[in-house]
Amino acid sequence: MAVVSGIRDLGAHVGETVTLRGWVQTTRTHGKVAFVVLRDGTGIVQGVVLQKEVGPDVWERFGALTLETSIELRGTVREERRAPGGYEIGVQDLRILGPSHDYPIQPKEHGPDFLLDHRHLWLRSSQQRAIMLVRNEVEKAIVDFFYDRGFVRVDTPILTGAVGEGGAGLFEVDYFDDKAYLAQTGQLYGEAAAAALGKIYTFGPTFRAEKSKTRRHLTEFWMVEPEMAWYDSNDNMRLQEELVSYLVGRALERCKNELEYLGRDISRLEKVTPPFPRLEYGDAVALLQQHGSEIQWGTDLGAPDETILGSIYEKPVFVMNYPKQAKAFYMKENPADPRTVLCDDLIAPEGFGEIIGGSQREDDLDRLVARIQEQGLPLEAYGWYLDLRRYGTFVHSGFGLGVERTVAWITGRPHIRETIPFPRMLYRLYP
RNA sequence: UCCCGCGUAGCUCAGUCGGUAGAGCAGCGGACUGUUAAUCCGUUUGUCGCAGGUUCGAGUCCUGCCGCGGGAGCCA
Repeated sequence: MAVVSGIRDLGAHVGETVTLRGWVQTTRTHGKVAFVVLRDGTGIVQGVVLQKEVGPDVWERFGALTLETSIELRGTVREERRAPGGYEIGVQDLRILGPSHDYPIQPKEHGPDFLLDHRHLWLRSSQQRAIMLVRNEVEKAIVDFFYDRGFVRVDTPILTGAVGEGGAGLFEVDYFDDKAYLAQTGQLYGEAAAAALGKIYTFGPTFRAEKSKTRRHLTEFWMVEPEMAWYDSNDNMRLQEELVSYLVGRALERCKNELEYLGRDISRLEKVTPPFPRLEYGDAVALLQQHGSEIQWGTDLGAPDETILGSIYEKPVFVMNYPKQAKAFYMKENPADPRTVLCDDLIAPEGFGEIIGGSQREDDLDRLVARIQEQGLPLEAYGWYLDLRRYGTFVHSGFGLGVERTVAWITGRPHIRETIPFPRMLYRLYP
């Protein structure tokens, strides 16, 4: 009696006859013995055929298998030290379910342009599969982390009016006879929801129409944005380091095989535990200048500055309380130094750059209005947002964590385009 | 938008001083009873990104355009 089993669970079926369905990853023939490596999404296993043990029809079909043909194999499971994974299938029968001729991606080096044009097929590779499994784990860990701490998930709109962090970088879409924009953050809606539900988070895609061409940018990316009533900036940072440490810990706990397959230095990730180092912006500038940076007080950190900081510390590092003019209008003025605002960026180590931007929000109506006007933003677009300060204003803070940047760091991928199934980038909308 | 680089076979690339194109892999045919991107023998494959210019002659030099990559800015 044949048992249909996933490759991952084959160890429990040694000695039994099983039927497996999947795709041909590689084939090797060797005279009167032939091998096929089968992938079914749960793992890979080697099937072996001996010419003398099967009929000539099975032998002929097996020998003619091509890359990515979908097949059904029937055979017995046995332990085999020489086989990848430790088990193999002694094949008795083979059915071809879907032929595959001239599969474009070969088991060899390819360039990024070719691979991205074939992203729909590239995803089948072991390496890309490992990255997707880590992404899956990180996304599940995000949801678990917040659920376990009493946060309510709030889904904020993707189609929005002009409300956002500023005018630049918005994708415009027709909205009947009006214009709408794809959301570049859910934060302002998150603030409204925090007044209703206390601690909330949003988790979804976000869109930036920036003509960025770097390894750290996508035009569509996933962001998790918690917003907490009664949290000040320090509470905010404590939550951030807990979250990031939890995500890394979950990846280490449940995706160790994938991380090892990707060649990740596990020992670097094992050091990611709270607390993370904290640097006041002014101290960061001084430190960067010592390390050769041209940065001057008043400007945001550049990408090279983030790389320098990421190489000094083994853990992610907070840079806190930036000058007002470098940051968004909604950040709260720092009582200890009114030139600055209560905010933080979290810089990942090993050159992976900023993975979190967060702040305490300005809860004073008059100061908030003044900041909107200072930055030349249209006050009328923020009417409902200002209501949050008119009706029971409250101390609150929040942040945004970029999922792709986090996964790139955890998996050690140099470019975030490999951490999302179908990356949307400048000039790249297909597949 | 700006700066830098690349564009030659299905893929990855070489091509010298300007003299009309080559390798490996893949594919195809064959050999092989334990392979791990097997190995070995044989073999097919070209709008040299596009357009123009210089030249007796351009893959090679010049100009423009297109595509892609990397970086800057913006940020997650």
